Amino acid sequence: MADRRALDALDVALLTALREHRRAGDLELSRITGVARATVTARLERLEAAGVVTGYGPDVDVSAAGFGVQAFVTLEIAQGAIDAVTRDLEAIPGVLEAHATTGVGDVLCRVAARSHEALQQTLVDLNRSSAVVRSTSVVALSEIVPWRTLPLLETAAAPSAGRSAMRRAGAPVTPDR
Amino acid sequence: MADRRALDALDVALLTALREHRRAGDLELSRITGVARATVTARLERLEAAGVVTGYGPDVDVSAAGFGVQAFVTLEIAQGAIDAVTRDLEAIPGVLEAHATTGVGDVLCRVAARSHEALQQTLVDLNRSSAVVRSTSVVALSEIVPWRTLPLLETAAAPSAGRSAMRRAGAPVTPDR
DNA sequence: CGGCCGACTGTGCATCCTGCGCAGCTTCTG
DNA sequence: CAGAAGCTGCGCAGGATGCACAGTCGGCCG
Repeated sequence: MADRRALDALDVALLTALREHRRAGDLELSRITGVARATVTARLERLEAAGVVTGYGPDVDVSAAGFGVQAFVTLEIAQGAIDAVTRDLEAIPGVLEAHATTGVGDVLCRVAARSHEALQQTLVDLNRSSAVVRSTSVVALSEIVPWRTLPLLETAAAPSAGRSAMRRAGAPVTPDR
Repeated sequence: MADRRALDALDVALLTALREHRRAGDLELSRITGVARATVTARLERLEAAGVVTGYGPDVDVSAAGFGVQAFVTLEIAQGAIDAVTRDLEAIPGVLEAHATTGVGDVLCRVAARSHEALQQTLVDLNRSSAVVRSTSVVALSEIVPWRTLPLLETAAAPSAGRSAMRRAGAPVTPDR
């Protein structure tokens, strides 16, 4: 549920501005994007309601936090044991995320650990799950392309959904009060 | 650089509180965690300076934004062509992230697309890179364990690094002002 | 074609937070 | 033992937030 129409240019502009000026408030955003403060508030609320914006996390760099080793593990699991595996994975703190994928009931998960030894231990924990038949893992050496979503969203941005929004994008706007 | 000592309980508490009360300010956080406002400010600044906190979202659900198809692609690339591949990958909006991994000069990347057809197209774009020798991909069916980092950080949280921090965690604290 | 409705704009306020500085303690370190 | 570092409490001024509302503009529908 919730994926309706694509975002428009204003939405993406807001998202971008929000990403750059980390702690910008509505007023600040309205200045940056050149729309009224109330509009900013409304758009953000809509984005959150639509589930597009799921939070404002702090983004944590696990590597900087002392967990410099990351690996991607492919699990081959027993038929219909997804639920069991899910539970087991959730119980292991080292598992950062996991996805069910196409293939022979495969699961791809990402784990982090403090060191190679700790990683080894985590992998052992993974295999302890009775539903896991086999596992193969590759260690991440470096981050080639850091996580990003804006480039993709930009490709989907309709010129301007709102009727008058951003019409005079370049013109000096007299903001609120 | 930057990965020094592990976080302490207060740091994790702050991170957790920030994650839940999305738009909480310093004052709000100080109430939640029971420390002085100035302390909250200082800790967060330190976390950012240490590179542990790299930003404050917004966290975008690409699926909700209309890109419901995600896949993990393993690329086998030509010797020493990492740089070239990096550039090519960055140029493709559909690439959400990419890591160099152990193996025969492999790269694991994650791509998102609006539909299976669009994904196909993105994969074609990937293979267009002259440095890519071969690629295999698995489609993500569902998110078993959604992205998380706090469970891991909690395992590393020293009881309380700051000398007096959180000493009377339960006691009613008279906050700022 | 005219009217309705949703989206955006500008204001106006009262309230509350933020950013900054500072003095006083307490604990850890050299 | 002295200095450094980390927290606590406070105060203040500028400024943001939350909320409300009237007025427009452009699109959709009968």
